[in-house]
Amino acid sequence: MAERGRPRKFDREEALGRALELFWQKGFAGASLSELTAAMAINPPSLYAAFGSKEALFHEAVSLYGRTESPEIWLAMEEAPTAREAFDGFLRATAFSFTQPDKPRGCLIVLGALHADDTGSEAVCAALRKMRADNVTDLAARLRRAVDDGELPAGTDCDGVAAFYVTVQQGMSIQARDGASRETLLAVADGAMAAWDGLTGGTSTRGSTTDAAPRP
Amino acid sequence: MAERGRPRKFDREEALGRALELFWQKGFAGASLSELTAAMAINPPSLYAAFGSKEALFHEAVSLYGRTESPEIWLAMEEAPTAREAFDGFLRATAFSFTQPDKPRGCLIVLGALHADDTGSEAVCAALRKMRADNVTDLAARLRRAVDDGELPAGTDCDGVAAFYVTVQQGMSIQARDGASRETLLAVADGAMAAWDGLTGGTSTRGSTTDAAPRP
DNA sequence: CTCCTTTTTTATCGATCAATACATAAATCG
DNA sequence: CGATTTATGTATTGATCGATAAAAAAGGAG
Repeated sequence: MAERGRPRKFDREEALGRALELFWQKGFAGASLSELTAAMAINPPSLYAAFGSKEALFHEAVSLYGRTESPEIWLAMEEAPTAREAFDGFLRATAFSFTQPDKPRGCLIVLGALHADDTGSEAVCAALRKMRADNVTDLAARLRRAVDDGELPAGTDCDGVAAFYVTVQQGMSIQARDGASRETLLAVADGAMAAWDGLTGGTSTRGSTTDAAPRP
Repeated sequence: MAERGRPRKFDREEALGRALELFWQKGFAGASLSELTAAMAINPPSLYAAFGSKEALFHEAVSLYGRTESPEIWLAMEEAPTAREAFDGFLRATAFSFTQPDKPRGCLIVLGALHADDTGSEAVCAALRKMRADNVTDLAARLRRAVDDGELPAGTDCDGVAAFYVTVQQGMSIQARDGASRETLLAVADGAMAAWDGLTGGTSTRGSTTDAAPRP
């Protein structure tokens, strides 16, 4: 079956990439239609014909972000042999991803739509919030695997540890957006890993750190 | 000299408080003028006569936030005898402040204007960014004082440690906005403090950093 | 070629944005 | 009292928001 009708003049994926970059930089509500169409080099009717609506375009942009930017961050989480290396690689990859010279700073999932009531963006905000919640779930799952493997004690508070590391990563989005250097973010990652032994080592409830954890 | 002209019908401070709550909840760009005037129970001309502009109103709201919400968080940072207790109290007070039942979750300074290019909010965004940067400076200053006092080793990376703890606190704003419970944020604070020994000395300063954190 | 489908360009649409004109109301001053 | 000053309520302002209507343009199908 061949294509009927007038052929599209622009590259859909390239236009989506331009939209992603603008959404990444200015957020869902902050990126106006006129800015989007200018960045995508198309007219509004072409945008609506190809993507449906601003919200649908944003969802597609988030999906593209997940396919292009996220894997780099989550690679270590899946492939590292130990949970400690997984979390360390996760945070270090985050520091790199959030400070790419030619891309907006920080994470689209975190910065894209924080306020639930920006112009009709409840669904958008809820979608990103769910993705952030899924991230916590994924980190906790990796920790439970480490408990099953015997790497971590049975009493490890996997949810609490996951919440801590996700919080650090989300804070790194703010820091990156504020202009923090890659070195600063790597130092933050090191700081978070300095808590590893204290968090996962024992059955402690609070503040019972063992010894320092030098980086490999 | 007495007040001339028709007296103001509304309480300026109370109206400012309503504006603060709305800005806190929806951000600078997300809080529209019609929403603001509705929340403040006044008409637009009264708003402009009393505050000048939406941006000026926001700056006053931020100032009110700094006078009412910030001191609780920064009290421990000034009064705690040791840097460790100062940072622990700082994070624990943050966990409490970010999860007050009758107030918006998270921090206005962090969530109020993240994207520099929301509708003419460059100045607003820059002001908040500066306040966030000043927070890092304050934390680093407290650490340097601890180095001078001999509590921390001379080689302590005060800027790096300050960046780490500020990053955690900023991440807690995201977490709080996503619905994290007070207990979860306290667990995050505990996690951050688990890194203290490794970050601030690494070399066996455990005598000065044992259990010294009172429960509020 | 003439239909048919789809995209393109141009020019908007109504709604909402932040910000004001204007006339009236309520106080003090002389 | 009248004059002055300031705040209030109503009704808009021009600009911009997201989203379309309408007609011309560019292809395949018959």
